[in-house]
Formats: sequence, structure tokens, C-alpha cells
Amino acid sequence: MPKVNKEHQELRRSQIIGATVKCIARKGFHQTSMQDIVAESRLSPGSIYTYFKSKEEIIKAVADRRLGNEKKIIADAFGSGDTSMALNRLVDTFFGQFTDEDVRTERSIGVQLWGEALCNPKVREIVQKGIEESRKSLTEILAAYQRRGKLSGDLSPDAVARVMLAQFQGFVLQIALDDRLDIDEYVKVVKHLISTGS
Amino acid sequence: MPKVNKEHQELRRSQIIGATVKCIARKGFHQTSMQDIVAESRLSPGSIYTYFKSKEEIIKAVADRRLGNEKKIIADAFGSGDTSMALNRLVDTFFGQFTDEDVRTERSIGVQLWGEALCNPKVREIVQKGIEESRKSLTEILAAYQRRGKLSGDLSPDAVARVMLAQFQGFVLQIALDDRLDIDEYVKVVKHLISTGS
Amino acid sequence: MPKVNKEHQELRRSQIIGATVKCIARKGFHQTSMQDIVAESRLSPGSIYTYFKSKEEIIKAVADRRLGNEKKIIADAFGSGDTSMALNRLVDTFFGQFTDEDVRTERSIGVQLWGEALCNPKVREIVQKGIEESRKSLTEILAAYQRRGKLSGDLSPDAVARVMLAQFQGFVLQIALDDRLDIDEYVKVVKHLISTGS
Amino acid sequence: MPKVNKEHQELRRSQIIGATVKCIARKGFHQTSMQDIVAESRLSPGSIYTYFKSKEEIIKAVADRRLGNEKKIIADAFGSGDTSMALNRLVDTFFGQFTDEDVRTERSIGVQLWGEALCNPKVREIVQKGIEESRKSLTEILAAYQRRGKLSGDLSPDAVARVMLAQFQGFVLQIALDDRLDIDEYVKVVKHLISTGS
DNA sequence: TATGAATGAGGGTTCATTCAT
DNA sequence: AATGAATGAACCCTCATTCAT
Repeated sequence: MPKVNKEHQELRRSQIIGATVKCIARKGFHQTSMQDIVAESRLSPGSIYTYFKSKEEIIKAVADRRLGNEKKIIADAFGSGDTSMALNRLVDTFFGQFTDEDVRTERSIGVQLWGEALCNPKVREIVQKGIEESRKSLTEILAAYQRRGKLSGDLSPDAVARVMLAQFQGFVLQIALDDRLDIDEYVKVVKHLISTGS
Repeated sequence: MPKVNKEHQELRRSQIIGATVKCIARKGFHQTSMQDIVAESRLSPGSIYTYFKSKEEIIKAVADRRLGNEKKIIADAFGSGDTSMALNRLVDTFFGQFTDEDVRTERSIGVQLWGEALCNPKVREIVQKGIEESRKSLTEILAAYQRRGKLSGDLSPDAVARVMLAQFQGFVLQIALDDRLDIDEYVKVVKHLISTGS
Repeated sequence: MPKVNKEHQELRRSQIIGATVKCIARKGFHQTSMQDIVAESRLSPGSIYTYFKSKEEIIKAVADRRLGNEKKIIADAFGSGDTSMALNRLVDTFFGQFTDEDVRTERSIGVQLWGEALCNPKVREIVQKGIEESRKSLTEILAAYQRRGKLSGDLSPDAVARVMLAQFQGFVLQIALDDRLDIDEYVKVVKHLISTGS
Repeated sequence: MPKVNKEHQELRRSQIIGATVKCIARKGFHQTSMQDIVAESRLSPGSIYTYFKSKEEIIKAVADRRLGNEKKIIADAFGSGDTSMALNRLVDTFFGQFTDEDVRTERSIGVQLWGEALCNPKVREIVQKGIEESRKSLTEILAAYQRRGKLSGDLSPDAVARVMLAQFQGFVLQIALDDRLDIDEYVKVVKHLISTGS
């Protein structure tokens, strides 16, 4: 019964990743020990090592989950409807998430992953991939905007995509460091810049 | 001879901080052991502990140096001359730095510090302070812009400052992850947004 | 299975304390390193730290064991039988032990504990408690002796108890420093003093 | 001028020993570091090593000083006058000291030396020598007492000397651990035992 | 598959001692 | 003779990982 086992395996992996995310949110990346994960997941060390080869594998899985959630947001924003409002829809979707406590928690782990990416090739690969995909989707939209004259012809769609992405990334950082940030005002500015992009 | 001692002390501290920065850039924050710093600085463990009470103190000093450099850049950009061109001057100064290899190294450590700040109160304080100061300077400039009609009256100068800051922070992250980023194109977009801010 | 675990735990703790006692007897208190205890106990450092939180905890446990043995001797001597011969029985029990090599070893650690007690509050508490209990038991007996006219009414039973205790303590020190001490002659003197106490 | 140098040397050695005694009284034997002695003596490490080969040499010197003071007390008590009252004079001299704070401090270091003696041959030699000399002096006196019929012929003067010594040693320990001990009552008991020694 | 006691390399730190000045 | 910065072996302890049950 490979299916049952697979399901069971995924359940356990998910349980472990969830416990790890909680620990990281609480204590930080490197301050989270295997014992912490053991305690949080209510599994034994031996059991955890049945599902993950090493602590690094768990971290990789955490990063993968982060990437997966990212993709879903982009898909949600772009997947349906006309392109003309895609940017505004993306902005609403993206910033809208941050009212959810869990999203904020996971996003703050994302900040830690950025640092980790710089010295951990496996994590780097995942983080880079996530950023690149977002950037490419944005670039596509912006190229369409440009064709419709909604974006100045002088600008490189790719560079604009990077700047917009930066507006998202910087926001993630700022809200992680100080959650009193006024999201609505921030969004207003971002949308203003979009509307005057031409 | 207090002067000689002080100078000597500063020299050694600087030597240790420099070695630590190199190690962190190479291996990351938590992967850098005292032995690494010992090897890189060509000092003995005992000697290092004459100048810093603990590993944490060294890390704090690294963060402090990061903050100090940040302040200098802002001071350079705002310190002299008229306000009307302050933003453009800041943008040139800020992005101009990144042609320097050492600045890039230090900036990538800055990214790691963001992650560290989330779970290390001492580091958090320093990082937050740095961001806050930058934001306040930006807000002042933007308020002046607004008074002169160069920024839409609908927007909160503070929120605009945050978004601009995000454009800097996101850039730091993106270039740390991929140094092939085309800086000039990025700057062009940022300046375009400044010029159409009204 | 709490019982099995408890038993196992006690076994290991006992093993570690035993090894530590051997090390201390051989090298002294502060000259005994964790590595010594590791080598003597044939456990790993990590394993030892499963059963004791720190080196200090082990030392405290050694002191506690010392105290426990002390209590047993006193209980054995006083526990049963009439009070009239209690002192003689105690003397026989106490000095009789010293033919046992292990007792001598442990007693010599007791001497080291005296010194440690003077600058280690945790150890001090244990040592003081041990001495106090012995003294109180002795005082009770001596008060009974006095009531029966077997001890001069001029003397304070508590002070006599202290002097008797000193005869025990000084003996412990002297035999630790020179095991050729003639125990029988010493006991003869102590008993003579008891018999002429009136 | 070898004499001047000798004097100077003795002065410095004395200064160092004094500083060490203070440190030991405050923090204990092994908790006293060379840096503590450096700070207390207001000398430099290098300077201290000019006068003592090692930390162990300083400890030996501390033990030697302890022994010297001991000898002086015994000499004072026995040196002059008739033998018949020697024991009472010794008892008065010995216990009389303990009203002096400094003596108590030094005596408590003596307790630490007992422990140290058990695992440090150099210290052991000094401590044993001190005890042995005291014992021999006592034995002589007691032999004289016995000849005069003031001590039961059944008892070995040496063993009686040991028991008396123990009364001194145990007292030193007890007062080090609890300085509220009533010295006068203790002395009364000791003198009572001397007077009924026959 | 699950357990959790055991492992031991490696972590940060201290401190007796040295030696160039 | 005096200095005090420098040394580095050795300290106590942690934690990712293993394996007998």
C-alpha cells in the first residue's frame, strides 16, 4: 500500500515542518535545535530522522513551503481575469495577506531565509528561484502595460519589475521589524506610483 | 599612556571586526565560530577576549559598524547643498556605492543582520535604529518636496519614505542574491518615480 | 514505564557520582575535570549532562551522598537500644568504619568538602546541615547523660557535643593526612574522656 | 648590595602573599586567579613571576606562613614558665586568638589547606609538618603530666595529644563554618577534660 | 516504524604563564 | 626590575545524529 504510506509520510513531514516553523518564529533559525523541534512536534528524534535526512533537509523543506505559498499568491493574482488590472489585484492580494497573523509569522521567517540564502547554497537556490519567478511574472505584466502605453517606453520592464518587487520585499522587512507600520498608507503610495508609471 | 592604549585598543577592535566581517561574508553569521575569527584575525582566542567580552559583543560591534556607515552615507547626501536635489543626490550616493566590492560584502552582511534582528534584541535595536533614522531623514526631505508641490498632497510623506526605503532595501537583497543585477536600469526607474511623484 | 526510567536514572547518577568520588579522591576537587569523570565513568560528556545539569550539580550530589552516609551512621548508633550506652555505641560505630578503605576515601573527600563549603554556598549548606544534625543528636544524648548525673552539671551539653564532634572531625583530618594513626589508642582516649565526664 | 635586594625581595613576596591570603579568604583557593592576585597586590603579572616561579609557589608560601604562625603560638605557650600549667596556657592562647578577625580569616584558609594537602604533595608536606610539630609538643607535655600522675597511666600520651589536637582542629572547622559558636563554653569543656584526665 | 539514551566533535571562554619592550 | 598584551591548552558544555531495542 504505497499510497497510504505516502500519505502518512506527507502527514509526518508536514507535522515536522509546521513544528519547525513555530520554533523558528519563536527563537530564530539557528537558535532552533533539533530538541526544540522534537519537543514541538511531539515526535522522537529517531522518528524525525526517518522523514528527514538532516536538520538541513528540514530547513530546505521550510524554504520550499515558503516558496510554494509565494507561488500560490502570484497564481491567485494573475491566474484569472484581464491583465489590465493585474497589478492592482496583485498589490491588493499581497498586502492584504498581512492582516493574517500566520502570514506575518511566515513572512518573518522569509526574512531569515534571505540571510540564510547568502551562505547556504541549497536555500539560496530556493530563495532565488522564488524571487526570479515573481520577477518574471511581474515583467510579463509590465511589458503588457508598456505595450498599452501605461508604462513609459524609456523604462526596462525588467528593471521596473525589480523595483516593484523591492517595494514588496522592503515592506516585508519593515513590517517584520515593526508591526505598527500603516499598511493602507503604504499601499496608497504603491498604487499611486503604478498609476503614474507612464 | 592612555592615548597609546586607546589607539592600540581601537586598532585591535577594528582588526577583529574586520576579520569577523570577512568570516560572516564567507560562512554566514552562525556558522562563523570563534576559531574562524581567530584564524582570520591571526590573533589568539585569549587576545580577542581582551578586546571583546563575548562573541555576541563582536557581533554587536559588526552591526554598529554597519549602522555607522549607513549614517555616513545619509549625512553625505543630505549634509550640504539645497534640498531640492537631495533625493537625486541620495540615490546617486546610495546606488553608486555598490560598484565597490567591500560595500557589497558589507551590505550582504546587512541582509543577514535583518534576519538576526528578528531574534536577537541587541541586534534588533541597532538595525531598527538605523532604519528609523534613514526613514526620518527621508520623511523630512519628502515633506519639503510636498510643500514645494513636488509630491502629491494626497500621500503621507512617511509612507512615501517607507516605499523609497523599500526600494533601497529590496535592491540590497536582490544584488546580494544575484550580483548581475543591472544597477543603472534600476536607478533609472527609481529616478523616474521620483520625478513623477506629484 | 516510569519505574524503569527512574531506576535507570538512579543507576546512572550513582555511576557518575561514584566515578566523581574516585576522581576527587585521586586528584582533588578542583583538579577533577569533566574529562576525568568522563574517563572514569566510561560515559560520554553528553550522557553525563543528561543526568546532571552541570559539574556543580555533580559536586552537590557528592556532598549529598556524604551527608546521607553520615545520617545513616548516626541513625544506626542511636536508633535502637537504651540511651545509656549510646555514646559508646556511636564511638564504636564511627571509628569502626575506618578500617574500610572506601569509607576512608569518602571521609577524605569530606575534608575537601569542608574547604569547599567555605566558598561555595550550596556545599556550605549541605555541610553545615550535616554537622548541625550530628551535633543535635549528640546534644540530646548528652542532656540525657547529664540528667542521669553522668555528665557534670557545670557543662553545657551543647558545648560538650561540639567538643566530642571535634574529636571526630579532627580524627577524620588526621587519618586523612596520615593513615598510620593508631585508631584503637585514639578510641581508648575518647572513651576514657566519656567515662570521666562527670 | 645583596642585603637591600633581599629586603626588597622579602617585602614584595610578603606583599604578594598578603594579597593572595585576602583573595583566598574572599573567593576560596581555586577560585582565586592570578589576575585576582595581580589586582589585589597592585603589581603586574610579570612582576609577580619575578618573585614566585608559579601560582603553586605562592600557595606553598601561604601554607608556610600559616605554619610559621602556628609555631609561634606553640612557642609562646610552651616557651617560658613551668610545665605544670602548660596545657591551660596553651588552651588560653589558642582559643584566645579567635577574637581577632584576622586570625579567624587565616584559620579558615587553614581549613582550605587541609583539603588542598590531600591532593597536593607540597602543601601536604607543610600541613603534615605543622600538625606533627604541634602533636610532638603536646605529647611531651602530656608525658610530663603522666609522670606527675596528672594523666592516667593507661593512656598513650601520643593518643591523648591527638585527641587534644582534634579538639583544636574541630573547633577551627566549626567556627569557620559558623562564627556564632560560643568559645567560652567550648573552652570550659576542654579545660574540664584536662583537669579530669587522670 | 518508533524510541530515546548515548555519542563525541566542536562550541565559546578562561587563565596561568611568557616575553618584547 | 617592571610591564601588560599576547598566548593557547584546557576548561565546561551543547546538540545533530545514531542505533540497540
